[in-house]
Amino acid sequence: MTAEGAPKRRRAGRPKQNVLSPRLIHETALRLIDRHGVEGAGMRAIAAELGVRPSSLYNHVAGQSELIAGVRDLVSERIPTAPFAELPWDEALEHWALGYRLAFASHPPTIALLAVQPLTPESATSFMYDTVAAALVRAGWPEERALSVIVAFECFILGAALDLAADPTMLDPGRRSDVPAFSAAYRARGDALAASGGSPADDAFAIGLRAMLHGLRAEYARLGASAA
Amino acid sequence: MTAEGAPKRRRAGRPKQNVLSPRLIHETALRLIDRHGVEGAGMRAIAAELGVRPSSLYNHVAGQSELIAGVRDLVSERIPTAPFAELPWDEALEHWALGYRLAFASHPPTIALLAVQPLTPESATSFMYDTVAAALVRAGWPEERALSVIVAFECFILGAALDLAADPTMLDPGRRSDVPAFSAAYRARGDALAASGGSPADDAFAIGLRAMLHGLRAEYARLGASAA
DNA sequence: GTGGTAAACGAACGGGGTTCGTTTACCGGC
DNA sequence: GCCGGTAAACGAACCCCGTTCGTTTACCAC
Repeated sequence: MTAEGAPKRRRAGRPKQNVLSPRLIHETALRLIDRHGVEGAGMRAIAAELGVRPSSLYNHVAGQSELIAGVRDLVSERIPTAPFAELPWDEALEHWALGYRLAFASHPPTIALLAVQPLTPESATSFMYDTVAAALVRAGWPEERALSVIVAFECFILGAALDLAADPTMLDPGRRSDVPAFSAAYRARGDALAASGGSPADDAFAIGLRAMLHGLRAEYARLGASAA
Repeated sequence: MTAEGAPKRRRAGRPKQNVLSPRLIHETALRLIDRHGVEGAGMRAIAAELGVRPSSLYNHVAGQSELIAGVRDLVSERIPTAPFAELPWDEALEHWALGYRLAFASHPPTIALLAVQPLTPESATSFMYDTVAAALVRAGWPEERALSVIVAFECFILGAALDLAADPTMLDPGRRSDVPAFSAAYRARGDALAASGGSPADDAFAIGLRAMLHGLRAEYARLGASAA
């Protein structure tokens, strides 16, 4: 399956051609996460996938938490920020939210990693923030509020990404009769989505995103009014 | 420090007075999480805190994931839903958001647990959903949209709770000069918050909550208009 | 009394991340 | 052209974790 034609074990000592690199390790980790979930992507599993001993990884990566940070960067890099250069702030924010969520939706298990582990300041995330902050200030948002707007918006996106990674049947009340309103709402939603072909997570995300943007636009308008 | 006056080891065999109970184990776990974080609240640590062998825990708890579910329930129970019986839907939603976030803010590390682990259908969460869904439908929201509104709203709250648990200095760009807009916004926010005495997480939460509620009210108004 | 159930102990098992010493290849300077 | 330092692989451990299993002892119902 993997690109190893030779299952023969490598001798000790430095090989003529380097086998590993940080990039390769991060990509392998991401592939294993996609294939087998977070539990199937430990140090030992990554080493096995690369045909290498676990200890060899430590020549290229400081430890597991740094490795996770690298994987997260790999995913974050695919969040497009181009819209901020071309579109009005609110439309750009909408595109950003869609891209942000999609990037993690493609690798659901990574979301849990992102949620738990703190950001490394060196990561690509800082540049993303810079782009978004610049666009907001340029559009007229007060400099001291830009970050809070970004963080608030990101809270929703991150929560939505977590929701996306969760089991869709997680909430299923089944046949219990002690939560009637909940059961009825669950069934009604199921019927409506079956007719329209949408997924529960997408539906919630659409509603929340629209509400959030509407609310921010109102806040923006209020700013303009008080400044005038 | 703990309530054990006798550090003497217990003999094998059933003790005259039962030492453990599921409830006691859950509460001890929560206390250790608060004190030492998630890493300091493993099975062995809980057992040590209770003056007991790790294997004894398994007479009362099926395993670690069930234990985590119990701890989460312990926290969730403290989210008040009373406002839904007395207030208009939007004000109740606001109170709910505040209580929801506060419950986890009191035990920051548990948020990561909640985010990762799926819900058990038996938990108190189902009842919470039932209350909220009933209130929304009673207020006039279409039954098939109530759940999506709840989930969308919860996405934001959960994201905000995660933000609250994160290191406040996580985003600090320090002295780097390659992200000027971000740095400027970071400093401006810091100055503004220093003057008002607020925290970054609270500020973002307030902005996001207001936006979310404003957007949902607009959506609600649109419903009424199209129905009329 | 006697047998069953339940709650504690104690010793292991398997698997995880990580470290450390060893072996070997490359590279730059005398 | 040797020679030493650096770097990348191996291999064997170490420690910590959750968990299981058998044993010991107490209580309770018949």
